Amino acid sequence: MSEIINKDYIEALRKCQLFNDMDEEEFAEAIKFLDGKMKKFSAGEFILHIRGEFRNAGVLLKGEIESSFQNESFDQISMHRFQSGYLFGEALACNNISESPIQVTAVTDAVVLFIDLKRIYSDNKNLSVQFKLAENLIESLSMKNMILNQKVRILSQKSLRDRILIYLGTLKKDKDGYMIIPFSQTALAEHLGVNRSALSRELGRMQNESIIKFDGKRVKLNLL
Amino acid sequence: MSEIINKDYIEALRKCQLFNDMDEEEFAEAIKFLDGKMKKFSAGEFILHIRGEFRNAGVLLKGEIESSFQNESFDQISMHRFQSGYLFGEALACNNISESPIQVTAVTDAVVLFIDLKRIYSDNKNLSVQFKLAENLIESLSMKNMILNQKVRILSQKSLRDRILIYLGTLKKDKDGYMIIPFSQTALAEHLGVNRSALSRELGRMQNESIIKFDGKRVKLNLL
DNA sequence: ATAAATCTGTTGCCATAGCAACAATTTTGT
DNA sequence: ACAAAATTGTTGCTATGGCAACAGATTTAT
Repeated sequence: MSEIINKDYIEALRKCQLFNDMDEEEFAEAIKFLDGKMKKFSAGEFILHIRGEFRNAGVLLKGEIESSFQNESFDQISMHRFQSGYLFGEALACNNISESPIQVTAVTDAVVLFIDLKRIYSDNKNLSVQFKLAENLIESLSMKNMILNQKVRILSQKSLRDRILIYLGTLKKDKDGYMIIPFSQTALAEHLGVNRSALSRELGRMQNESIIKFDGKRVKLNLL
Repeated sequence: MSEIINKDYIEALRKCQLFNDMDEEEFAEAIKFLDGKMKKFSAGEFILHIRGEFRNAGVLLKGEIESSFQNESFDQISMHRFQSGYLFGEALACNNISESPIQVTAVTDAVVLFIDLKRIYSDNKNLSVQFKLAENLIESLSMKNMILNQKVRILSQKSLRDRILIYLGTLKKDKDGYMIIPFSQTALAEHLGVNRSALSRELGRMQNESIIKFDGKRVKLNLL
């Protein structure tokens, strides 16, 4: 990985959760230990094909990439966009999935560092670094787990109103009981898995019934 | 953990993914290393309150338990039932979540072994065992991640038919192209997050349109 | 400052799927 | 083998929410 000369790449790596809580020295050692392979992709290129093999996780060093679900015979494509520093494919890589159910494409020109996470626990060249990496990997997986759980919980609701209520229930309230929705309404609709205009309509209704109250960008829940 | 005298408990632990791929000796050492605390619960009792603290993951040794989402002001309760050997709460425990968003209750009388997973990477008494445990924990988290992803993908579909199609797309086909649905229709409906009778109706329609074909318990997808 | 792009509110239409209720069938326990 | 329990098929009714289309409003870029 001595190939990484670009400062921006180092910075992107620094942001990656896998290297959390490491001082400069540990960070350098972790990078050396993992010994990833850098690869460049042009905008539009596939980083991972559906049903393709996937042995290594990736950290995005530059550009923007997008993951999406299989779109061969079905239309819907739920997806996610990642910025630099994002670790992706860990679950796939750690779980010996031979055929990926998702695809990843480069939105812009992108640079990815592929790393073999299995080395973390199948090697023993630098135990203290390996433990730190294992801890971070476990935390990263756990966090994604929690986020997915949250999403499943929302998507399991049959009524739009319940989806909104549960979503609001996860936000932090300020001292006045107000919350800030960190999304545009359009993005919120996508996050809740509902139609944008239906969301707008329902939010209006809930305001009429004074279940919620808007104050500029802030919302308040009036529980009965 | 010398308290574990019961053979059934040992057997349950053996089934737990955390101890995968260990020989008898490693297993015994892992058990000793983790030094969990056993706790008994009566049917109906809370194992974990919503918003309760949760530092340790648990392995179910006996009985049946059920996890469910918050049900304070909302009605829906998506949930999951676990059998003995199941590891639960790892994501919560590994992610320093102070207030649990889910609750866990004992369905029958149950025995749970609480273990502090953080020891796996913050201790160094038995490195080879710790590595093995870390590997298994990572695999367990990864697997749950994949399952959750799959679920999100299904629940993101707006039409019942698409949910069915995507679900079928994940099943393995035998040589004749037939698949076996490992659920009762009732359970499948719950898994897809749809109404049971609506599922029955839609399956009927799809058969009429010869999109799918049933042969006893087997189904075949007739892609166009 | 102006144009372009994005986001939001609103409304009508209507298909989908939830719900309830019941019958028929299958599975399970004893 | 029988009863009880669970699962499935069916159907009518109806609310919900998806979709499309458009108008304002707001944000971003140049």
